[in-house]
Amino acid sequence: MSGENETRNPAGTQAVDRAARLLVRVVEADAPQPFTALHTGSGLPKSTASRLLSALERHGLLQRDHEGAFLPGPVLARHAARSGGAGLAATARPYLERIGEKTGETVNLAVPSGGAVEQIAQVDSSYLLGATDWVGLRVPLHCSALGKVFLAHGAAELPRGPLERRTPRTVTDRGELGGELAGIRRRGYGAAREELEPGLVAVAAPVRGGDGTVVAALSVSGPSVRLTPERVTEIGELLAGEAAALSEVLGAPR
Amino acid sequence: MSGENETRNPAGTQAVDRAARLLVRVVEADAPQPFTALHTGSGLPKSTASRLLSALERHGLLQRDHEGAFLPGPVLARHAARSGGAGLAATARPYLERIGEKTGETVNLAVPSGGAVEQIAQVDSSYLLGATDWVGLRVPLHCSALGKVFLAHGAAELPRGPLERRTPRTVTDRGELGGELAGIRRRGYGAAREELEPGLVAVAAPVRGGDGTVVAALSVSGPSVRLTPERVTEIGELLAGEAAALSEVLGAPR
DNA sequence: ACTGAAGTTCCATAATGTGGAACTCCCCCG
DNA sequence: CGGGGGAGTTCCACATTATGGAACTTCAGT
Repeated sequence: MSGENETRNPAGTQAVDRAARLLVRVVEADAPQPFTALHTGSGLPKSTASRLLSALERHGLLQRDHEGAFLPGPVLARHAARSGGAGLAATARPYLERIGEKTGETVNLAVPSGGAVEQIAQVDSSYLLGATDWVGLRVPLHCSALGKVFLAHGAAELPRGPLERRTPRTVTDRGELGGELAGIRRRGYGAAREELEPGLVAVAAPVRGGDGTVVAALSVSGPSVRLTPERVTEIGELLAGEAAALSEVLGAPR
Repeated sequence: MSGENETRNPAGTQAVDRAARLLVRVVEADAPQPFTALHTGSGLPKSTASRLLSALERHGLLQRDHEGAFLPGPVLARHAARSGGAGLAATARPYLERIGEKTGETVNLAVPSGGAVEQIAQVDSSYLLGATDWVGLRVPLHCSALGKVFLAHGAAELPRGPLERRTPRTVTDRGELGGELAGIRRRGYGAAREELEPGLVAVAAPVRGGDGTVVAALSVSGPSVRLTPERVTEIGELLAGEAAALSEVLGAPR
């Protein structure tokens, strides 16, 4: 018992406690931590620290930079990207702006979050009538274009319980919804026509990350008088293309 | 040896390997994971899984929701907030724009990063004379308003070694700086007058996250001919109020 | 009220994790 | 240019821990 401040922990967790403290030390550090800093800072013998750090590295929780210093690993980087969305929004900004120029409609970027859709970036419509500011807004999965895209590609799962009927057109039957999701996978984009709010139409397409999974989605939305079925098809194909280009930038496999 | 896919790992890391796998399983899950899902999914006996999960929880790597299901803990949430600042930037955008309208000056959002200040969002000044584009720019902690706010609230620590004198007015004495930080905590905002660059004045206020810690800061900056001491006080109080409002949105305790 | 499942705690015992020593590698100084 | 010293890795005898089945508590559902 020679590590940092090792008062008695519950039985049978000394090794995990030590590894956890090393991990926290790296995650909370402002800069990559060399091995020496970690074993001296933790008070652990070099061989113990080395063994524990290698185990954390093996699971993707830590990684080493070119100088051998430890920093948070890919598992935590992906978690940060998903829950933070920051770099993603910055990277996506030019795509949102280009889609906005081409369509004139409101463009949003969203991520799946806790059984719902969370909007993380927006470019406003050039019309007087269009979406209000949705950044930070969370909407249900089943009755939004973005949400349907996440469901279709396994990036989110429907919560238990009955599906909320937001408008007379909201699909609340899980089987019927499931059928729609198959079409979304086939076309590469999804739509919701007056299911979230009367008069509101939206189209969305999936954005993939480096591991090929769907990490976000782009959407275009506007009033039904402008977003006719023909226009939805047009915009859907444009969105699918832009989302694919953004995916490549994020390192998604072709 | 009964856990998931346990081929031979390097000697002496079985417990850490098991705990790491549980942690990764939770971090990569789309929803909080109940205990049953984790022990069955991992193949570990209930008592083993329970002991390991409790250890991870104890170190802040995992936490339990009100139903007892596991999700990433505060350590990882803070890491995500810090490294994935874009969701934050998106959420903060309306605040930056309002402050910009009220003051006419450049408004920035920044996070502490690696012993410095990193600008992650900006609203430009309405004057012809104002800050250039600082997004992505890193500045030292000791001679910027943003940096002083981070130091005052424990969100960053000064690097070792002498403090760089950027202008004749830069405070490089650690004791003198420490005295200023106490005042910043008291007033709720900090300032830097011609310490980073001649003619440049800035005011900053802390933004808190869900756990009450300072995760970012808002600043207003401009030339000293406009940002007189009286004006700095005015803007400081405005900033403190807007930053507090943003903190509430981010879930900071009152 | 009862049953069964989720989750927690105990503790005898088997198996692992430890940490000092020895080692490699490489940078820096004289 | 050579040697010293520090960073980091690997080995393995042995002391100590981690294991997991059993027993338990709690609570939701019938």
